[in-house]
Amino acid sequence: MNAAHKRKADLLKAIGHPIRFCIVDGLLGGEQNVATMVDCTGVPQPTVSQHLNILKSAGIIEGQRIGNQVHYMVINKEAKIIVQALK
Amino acid sequence: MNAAHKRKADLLKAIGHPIRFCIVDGLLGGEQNVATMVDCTGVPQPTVSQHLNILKSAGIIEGQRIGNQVHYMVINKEAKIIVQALK
DNA sequence: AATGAATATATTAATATTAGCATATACGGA
DNA sequence: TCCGTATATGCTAATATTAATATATTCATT
Repeated sequence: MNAAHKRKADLLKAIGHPIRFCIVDGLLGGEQNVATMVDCTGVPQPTVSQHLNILKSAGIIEGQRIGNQVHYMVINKEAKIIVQALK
Repeated sequence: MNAAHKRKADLLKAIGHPIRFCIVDGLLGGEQNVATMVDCTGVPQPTVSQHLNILKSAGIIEGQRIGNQVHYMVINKEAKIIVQALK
């Protein structure tokens, strides 16, 4: 089983969930903090946090703490391309 | 939960598996029949068939029987774009 | 130091995905 | 019609994902 295929499939899999797609899409649209994502996704905050973790582990996003909040951003170029291709 | 997000996420999820990514990638590269996919993926034929079914249900591929064989092709434009974006 | 807001972690039950095997079906040729 | 090749389907056990709840942490303000 091709390792490159696994890598790419894992990337798609990470974004391939409604909540996570919504998060990445929102981040590309300028949203930043978790509270906004909770509103936008309609799921409880800990659930959002879990999905943020999955995206972080996949190397798709990164968070920067600014005071009380954490500002997330998409750091993966391929992820950006994929989400934007689905506009 | 946004229905458009769910639709797009489902598409990504369908391709977001090593075997299925390999299949779609191979189809875009000119491969067609199941036997080739069995070789390329290294998994047993029934397993390939199951994944073909998942891709078919997701509206990504379509198969045409030609005599003894079935020729598959990618019929989803977004799927093409996504896989090609990951070249 | 106490409080409140923002976010993260742990745990767990429910559910979904996956892989493989056995078997079935479809078709072409003898 | 029987056989072999190509592909599909049914079933099941193992594993992974998901969502929710309870709780913990981090930081700013007072």
